[in-house]
Amino acid sequence: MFLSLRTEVETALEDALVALEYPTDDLGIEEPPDDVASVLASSVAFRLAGEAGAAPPQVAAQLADEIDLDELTYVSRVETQGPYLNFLPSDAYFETTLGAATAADYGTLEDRDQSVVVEHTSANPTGPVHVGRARNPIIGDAVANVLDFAGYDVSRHYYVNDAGRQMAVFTWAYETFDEDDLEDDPARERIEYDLVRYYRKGNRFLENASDEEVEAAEAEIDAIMQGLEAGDEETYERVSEVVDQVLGGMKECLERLPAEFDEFVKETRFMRNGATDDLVARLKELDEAVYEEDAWQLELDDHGIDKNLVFLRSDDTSLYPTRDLAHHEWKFDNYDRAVTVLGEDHKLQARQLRTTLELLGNDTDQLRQVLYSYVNLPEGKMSTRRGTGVDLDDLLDEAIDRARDEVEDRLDDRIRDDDLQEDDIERIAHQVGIGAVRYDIVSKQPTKAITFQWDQALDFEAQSAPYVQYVHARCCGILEESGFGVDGTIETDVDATLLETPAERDLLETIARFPAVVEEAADDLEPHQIATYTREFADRFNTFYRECQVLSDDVDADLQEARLALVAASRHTVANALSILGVAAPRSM
RNA sequence: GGGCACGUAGCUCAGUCCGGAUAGAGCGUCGGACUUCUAAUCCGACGGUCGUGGGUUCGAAUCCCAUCGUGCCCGCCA
Repeated sequence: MFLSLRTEVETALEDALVALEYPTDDLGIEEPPDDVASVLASSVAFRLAGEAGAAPPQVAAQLADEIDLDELTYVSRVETQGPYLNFLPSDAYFETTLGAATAADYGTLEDRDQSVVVEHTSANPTGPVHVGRARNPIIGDAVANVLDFAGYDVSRHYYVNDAGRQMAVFTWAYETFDEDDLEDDPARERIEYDLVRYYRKGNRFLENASDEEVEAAEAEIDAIMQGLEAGDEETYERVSEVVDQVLGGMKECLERLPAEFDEFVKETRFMRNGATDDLVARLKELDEAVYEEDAWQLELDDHGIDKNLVFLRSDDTSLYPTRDLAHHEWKFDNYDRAVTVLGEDHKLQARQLRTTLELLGNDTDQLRQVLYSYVNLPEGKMSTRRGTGVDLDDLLDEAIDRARDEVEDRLDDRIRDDDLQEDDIERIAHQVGIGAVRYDIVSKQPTKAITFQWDQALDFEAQSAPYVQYVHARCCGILEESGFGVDGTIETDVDATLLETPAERDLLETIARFPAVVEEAADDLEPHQIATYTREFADRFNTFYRECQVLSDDVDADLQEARLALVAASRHTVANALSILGVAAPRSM
């Protein structure tokens, strides 16, 4: 397939260059434009022209002559087009691709025997998940999925900030106020919507109450933080009561995406097991450590970071970054690689963390940080504390509602009479609605800023999830109709050379590239590359669908069999690509 | 003020890391295709100083410098 072909082309070209005594440092291999028949090309002749004392097209011709086609399996011909060398695929290339893609797990790469922990979301357990953070679970889950496909042994972690001042404020507010003190009813029947009201009430109190009242409250909050720092079991229980309830609700919300986790790692764990204390001791020993204004800090100027990192407060309590250092050393001890998905507002902390881990003697090459920019409202930032923002639950509900309307509208002017039942409609509404939200977010580069707008977030038009999902449904429709069934086994020894129209060839070539796309997306930690691929794939499939009948009586049996294999291969490709993106693949729509 | 990111068609985005063939999609607008394996589809037209100005190169949306605009960050919060 593509990866094998690329290796073959690289080797052949390198050999040719060596034989002609040209340098081999840059092979100039690239993917040609769509209207060129080759699958790979090289522009190396441009660079060699000066040295060869000949024009690029002549150099290209010389190279093409030098390549021995008999030694190549997946390349049938090398053609020149001006200065470009074009490598055309052989029958074996199509044959092998079709065979490989007949497997349901097509696109999964060989096991790498490497573990990687993907930490994402990690939103503070203070209240409902809002849309400002929704990019994190969606990108994070897709990053984890693509690594999984690429052969890594993936663990998904949610790091729970249960030790900070926020949680101390929340715990105090929860214990201090009663239902009667709260002005509003919960926005939704779920625990985090109920409890967040105490958090907001507490914060308002601290802003508005008299100095004495605030002082008394601060004393209690302080006691909670000191208790946690000292590893006091009773304090931990009190805080946990709030954390676990709120987190439980947030977990339910995230499961709707669905984003699920292998482990919820609490930061108090690294206080209670002494790791944070040990770490503080080691930090104090560093050359960069200074004791200024009663607090222990790290001066990182020499490492290109102007801002000091305070790691121990004047009251001897640790800070979030201190515990996170211990957390990361724990990850390094237990996994080969660590990936963290976090908002761009944490960028500076991310650099401080990385630099400090390095100073502590860790190999930070094993840590990769994926940054995304926040989703803001037209009127500004979303905040749990202030209660500004759109809840993710509301976005998902609205998406499902709009999708349901869409399904019902389309039901009326459907030509095919395939009686969708009530539960089919509901299933499609969920798959399409949630799929559209995820796809919209995962298909863009995470660094681009997004301003949330309902109509934009819920646009079901082409280049969105339903477009790709529809291709999957079409594949399933054909397979169902054929009698083989959607998951049925299609003959694997079909003759791929029968697939000779441009539409069939283009589709197979696109299928062939899928594993290479998975590899690249995993290497770059960029799941949006998969999304871009699904669009190209859907275009190609739809052309094939228009041009090539599969089940018609006019199609002879051998060709029909080959086309059915192509449809099965297409289905595996699109289903797996969608599953990486975390978007459902409907069997009917 | 300093650091980082982003700027591509009226709108939403690919392409930028790793420079190469006439800069690609979708939405919107206009026109066309359902007795056919699902029309959430397809075909055609219109639409671009790739923010701007320099530089490097045979070749720049892509690399370098400058500049403008937008976003994020610069707490003993997380």
